[in-house]
Amino acid sequence: MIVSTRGRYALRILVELAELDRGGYVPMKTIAENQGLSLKYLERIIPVLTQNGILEGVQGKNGGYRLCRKPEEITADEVLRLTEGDLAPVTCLECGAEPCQRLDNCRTVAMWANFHKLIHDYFAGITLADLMKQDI
Amino acid sequence: MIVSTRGRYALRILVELAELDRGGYVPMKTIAENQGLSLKYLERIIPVLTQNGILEGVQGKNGGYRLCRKPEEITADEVLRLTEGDLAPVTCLECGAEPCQRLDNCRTVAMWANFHKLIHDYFAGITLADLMKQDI
DNA sequence: TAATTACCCATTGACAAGGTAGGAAATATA
DNA sequence: TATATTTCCTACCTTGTCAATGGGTAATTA
Repeated sequence: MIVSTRGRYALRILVELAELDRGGYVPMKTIAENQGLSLKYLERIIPVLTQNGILEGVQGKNGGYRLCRKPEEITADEVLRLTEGDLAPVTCLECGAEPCQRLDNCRTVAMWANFHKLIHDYFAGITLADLMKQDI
Repeated sequence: MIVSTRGRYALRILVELAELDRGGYVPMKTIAENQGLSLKYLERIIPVLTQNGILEGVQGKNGGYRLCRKPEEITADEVLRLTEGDLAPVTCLECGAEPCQRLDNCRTVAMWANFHKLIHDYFAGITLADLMKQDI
C-alpha cells in the first residue's frame, strides 16, 4: 500500500471543504461528521496543510478552515507530497536516502526511477476540481 | 514506499540468475555474494518463486536454482504480485478488503483505481530480459 | 562419509500506521 | 464578562509489518 489514511483523508477533507465553500470557514467537526472520520485524527493531519499554504484555519466560534487557493490550483500530488512524503516507490529513491553503492551495476534502478516519475505525473495531473467533478 | 526489499531482492535474484544461466543450477550462495545480500534472507524470499512456476530448485551438491521460463516470459508485475501482494495503492482496493460503504459517494476512488491500473500496466510491460538489457 | 545445497520454522528489534486523551489558546456571541 | 465553540499542541498507546537472524533438517553428489 502506497497511500496511507493520512493522504487519503487529507484529500477527502479538501474536496469536502471545496464543495462546502460559501466564502466562510467550515469547522472540522462538520467535515468529520460528513466523512465519518474521527475529529481527533483529522486534527493531527491538518497542520501540515495549514503550514504549507493549502488551508487557512481560524480559531473560535464561527471559525474553521478554508482553502487558500482555488480547487483548480491544488493538485493531488502537492497534497500527497505533504502528507505522505515524496511517494518514492523504493527506499533507495527516497529523499535523503544514502546513495546506493551498487547504483552503477543496478539493473533495476531505471525501472524504479521511471515509475517514480509516473506516479508524480499522474497525481500532478489531478486537481481538487477534477475530484469534485469526478472527472478523472 | 511501495516495494519492500522482498520484491526488490526477488527481481535482483531473477535478473542475476538469468545472467548467470549456463543451463545448470546456480546456488543461492553465489547470488547472495554477488548481490551483497544475506543468504538467510534470500532463503525466505525464494519459496514463493519456486511454488509459483518462476524458479526451480534442486537440493544437494551442484544444486541451486534455475529459471523455469525464458527471461522474456517473466514480467516484473508477476514477480511483484507474488512477493508484494497486489500492489494496491490504498487499502480499500486491496484484494479481500471489505467493501467501502462510502463507495458511491467517494470522490477519490476513481483516482485510486486508475492509479492501480497504471501500476500494473507499467510493470506488466517490463520483463527480466528488459532489465538485463537495461532497456527500459 | 563428508560436503554442499535447498528447505523449514521460530524469534527478534525497530519502526510506522492509525489512532486516542487531555488539555490550552483564541474568538464570537449572549 | 461568561460561555460555547473551535483550532492548536503534546503525549501516549496498540497493532502490525519490515528486515532480518538463528538453528536446524532433508536431499544429493563426489
